[in-house]
Amino acid sequence: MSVTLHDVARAAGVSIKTVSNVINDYPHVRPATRARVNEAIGELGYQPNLSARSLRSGRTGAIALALPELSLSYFAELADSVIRAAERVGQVVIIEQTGGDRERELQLLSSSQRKMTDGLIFSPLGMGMDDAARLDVSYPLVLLGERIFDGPTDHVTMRNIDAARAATEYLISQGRRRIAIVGAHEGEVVGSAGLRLRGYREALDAAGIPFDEQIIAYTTLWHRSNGATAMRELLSRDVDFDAVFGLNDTLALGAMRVLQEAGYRVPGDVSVIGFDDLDEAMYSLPSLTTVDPGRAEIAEIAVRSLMERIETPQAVEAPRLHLAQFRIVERESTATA
Amino acid sequence: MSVTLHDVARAAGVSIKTVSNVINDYPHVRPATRARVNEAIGELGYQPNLSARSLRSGRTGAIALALPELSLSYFAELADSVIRAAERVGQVVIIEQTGGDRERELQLLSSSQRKMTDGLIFSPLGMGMDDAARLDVSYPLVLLGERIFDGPTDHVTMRNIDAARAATEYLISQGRRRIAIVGAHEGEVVGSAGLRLRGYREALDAAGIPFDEQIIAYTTLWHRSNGATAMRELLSRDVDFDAVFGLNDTLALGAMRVLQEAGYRVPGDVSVIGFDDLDEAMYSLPSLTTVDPGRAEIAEIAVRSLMERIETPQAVEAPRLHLAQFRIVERESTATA
DNA sequence: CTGAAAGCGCTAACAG
DNA sequence: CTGTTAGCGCTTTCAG
Repeated sequence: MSVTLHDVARAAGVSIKTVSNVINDYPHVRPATRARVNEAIGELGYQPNLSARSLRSGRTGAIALALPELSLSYFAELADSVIRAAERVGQVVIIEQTGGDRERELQLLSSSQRKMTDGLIFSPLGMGMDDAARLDVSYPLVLLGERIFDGPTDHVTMRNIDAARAATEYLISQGRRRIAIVGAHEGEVVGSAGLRLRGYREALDAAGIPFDEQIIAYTTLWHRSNGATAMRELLSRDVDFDAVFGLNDTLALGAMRVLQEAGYRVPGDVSVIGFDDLDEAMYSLPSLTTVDPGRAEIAEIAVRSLMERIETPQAVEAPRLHLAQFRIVERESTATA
Repeated sequence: MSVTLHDVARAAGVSIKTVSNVINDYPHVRPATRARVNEAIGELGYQPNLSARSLRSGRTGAIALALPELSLSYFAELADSVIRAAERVGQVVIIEQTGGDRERELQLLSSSQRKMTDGLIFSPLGMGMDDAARLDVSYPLVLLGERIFDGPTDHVTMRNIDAARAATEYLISQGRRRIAIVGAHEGEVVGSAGLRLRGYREALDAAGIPFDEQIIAYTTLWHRSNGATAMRELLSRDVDFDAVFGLNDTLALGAMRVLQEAGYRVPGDVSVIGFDDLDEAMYSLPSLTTVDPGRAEIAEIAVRSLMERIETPQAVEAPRLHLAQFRIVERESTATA
């Protein structure tokens, strides 16, 4: 049915090896021969059979990206960046959604689907430090996120503590002293929530501002509705605060909404900062000051690291950790009058 | 290196055919043999080589989804739904971003990447009716969206006209008569903008309300900022309106923000409706009334149609068109006091 | 019910 | 510079 190397070879009057050489840009082919082969390829509309090539070469040309779910904007934007980065190095991306479920994440690590790709970029949410050993797999793997540190693989992520400290310092520099937190996770140490809370505390300590449990609002999930609920709870506690640090943008956006509904002016009465620099942070009312955690850089480095491991698997270099550059993006929600 | 059928066969003391039979759930295998083989598989940690299987079977187990970009929430949520639907039928999904660029879309249709997948679900944005013939490809293809109709392939999309008419009728039923449009496209006939505008006009006609070009705002793109800009322009025209129909949610959200900044109350002074039922529509201030275009159904049917074409390519059935069920989702932005 | 053997389309030694 | 040939690991007739 489909046209093969043999067909092209026959049409061009050469052997299949020569056709193969032309296709793979093998240098030592006479220009005239090359031209003849290319013509035959064009005429017959030959396209290499990628499965055969994979079987032979052991490379598929695809990498997998596993993440919780695309309908969470952060991950959609991450996927966008990863696909772009992969495209630059000639790889396609298979996306697998885990729903942040630990069992599914664990399964996925040893699923036979792995055989379909050259490597995996993995952003777990359900797994924790105790599962680190499970990352010691036999294929190229790059870890994303803050669920597991010091694991057996390359790890690319953001400077959560530093960035959260910077965000808090930024609010303090604007004269805010009572900075509420939305989205903390009870007792968490690593994980985005734990790390960002730690950065917050560091900034408080450095400024000599006491930490007040009363203005910390906990949520399990980080959707906009959780931010809204957390803020309602905060308001019902009847405590004082003059700023809110949403541990991510959607939380901040949800909290900001409730704040405004309750009659507070943002940033007049309360200034608000988020974390992630989602597209939508730019268009909220008021637009949201936030932390750009370096998503594009994370994607770029993750793909590059993975490709290095794919291309030179023998290089048993120690696991590498890369922390992307962050920056505060100032917008209206923290503007000073 | 990796363990193959031969290794398993040797370990279990059977031939590779028997192992293959076990793996593929071929019925006529003696239970004892089956057990022995399964044990060997478990011990050796055998995983089938998917490339070899693909080469042999002609099926890859992957489908491609081509869309403009994941950072547009509508497409992220569509991708989410498609991945879930594909998973249910045992397929993985490769996502390709076109940026809505016609050239890239055209290229992608004949790229050798197609060989890596069993079929393509394609949501073009740059291509138009004139390019319909280009969809006549030799592999299973399902078209999404409203750029091309009556093309040579199966097509799954939403009831744009009906849904837009329903949205408009809904506003009219609440007593609104001066319904502004945000996001129209100059001279467009098909395409989401063209079709939704047509539904709007039909509702107006049916209600005997004159169409007024003065309250139609055009934009090229459909980002939130375009909705904001369009609304500013509308306000600067100094015309009267008591409702806004954003041709999608992000436009509506952007317009709603400007409206509120300008001191209008939503829905008090102006009620606002969107289209798409994005997650974020649920959490805006006020929450946004919108049209759920049946995204989950679209994904489900698209995958199912594609699989049918993949599994029975000989069935040269005529191209099918499926229009998903829509519904109005009532929220605060159109609440009547 | 199970085994032997052919071959999917390609790449890479190895010859020439 | 180009041709021959041997598999990559699997599925699948076809025998037994």
